[in-house]
Amino acid sequence: MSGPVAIGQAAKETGIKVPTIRFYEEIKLIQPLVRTDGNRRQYEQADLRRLSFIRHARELGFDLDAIRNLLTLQDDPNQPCTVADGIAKARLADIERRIHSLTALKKELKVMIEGCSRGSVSDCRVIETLADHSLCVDDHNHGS
Amino acid sequence: MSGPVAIGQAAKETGIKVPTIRFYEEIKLIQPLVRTDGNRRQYEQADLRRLSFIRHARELGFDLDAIRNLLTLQDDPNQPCTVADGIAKARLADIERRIHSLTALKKELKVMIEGCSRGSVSDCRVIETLADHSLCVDDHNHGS
DNA sequence: CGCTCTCCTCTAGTCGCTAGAGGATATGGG
DNA sequence: CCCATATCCTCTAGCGACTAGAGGAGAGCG
Repeated sequence: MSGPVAIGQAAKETGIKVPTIRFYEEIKLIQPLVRTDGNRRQYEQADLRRLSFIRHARELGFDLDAIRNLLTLQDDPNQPCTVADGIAKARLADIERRIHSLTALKKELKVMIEGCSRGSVSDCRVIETLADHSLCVDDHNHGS
Repeated sequence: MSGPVAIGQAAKETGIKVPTIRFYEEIKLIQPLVRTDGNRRQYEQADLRRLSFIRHARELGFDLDAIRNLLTLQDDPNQPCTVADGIAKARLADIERRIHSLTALKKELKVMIEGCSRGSVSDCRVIETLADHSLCVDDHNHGS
């Protein structure tokens, strides 16, 4: 029932910061919108939904280009779903790659930290491991 | 035994790209170094080791600031190791947080993709899920 | 000598914002 | 009705960690 809201309220409702909303407008993720007499932006419910969509997609790690694609799809709901599906799948693959890589890093860091003698830097395993790649537990670069 | 090398060779040996090496010099991660008569940079073995250290630390996800700290420690090996240890531990915690978060994202994306009807966008679960946060499998934001 | 390759410096662009200056408008109380 | 404060406006510049490209100088080889 609530009518159009100002940018501050929109920020509150969507969890996107005010300057970020303006930035999204600037790069045309959201349409140039209606202003009040005093030149203030007004956000309708549909705009708020669009912003929430963007926020949620960002939280899932989609980049703005992917989001732009998804929004275009959403604007034209008779298009086939396969494009959205593809974007999401690419994202999933990327996330899986990253989890894999981070897990390897975690292992290496743990070994480093556990080997730390807490003496002086001269026999610190952390520094030493970083300095000499050949000490790595396993080489996460040959794995990708 | 090999003497000083040019930047291209240094790039090859350390796996850091030529412009990146120059960038590291600009931001003073590596010292202003000796040049040849023809104004070309020359890298000694010690420089190459420093660059490898940086690369390895970057691969482990340390930011340049953290690396700067670690390098300072390395330059002065009588300092206690606890600082390096702390930096590494903070990094580990960060990685664990990220793995956790990415795992939640992965779950959500999977549900989205599996629910995709492959029909038109109008009944695409991917779009729908993004549009309505309340459809999330679990809310990874309240978990942090 | 000419050819090519590598090197040099410099500027500008990437992504996704964030911060701040400097000014206009809106709202509520006295 | 006036003033204080809050919110808004536009604009420019900055962040991190590079990357790309222009335009020119030097190095090495046949």
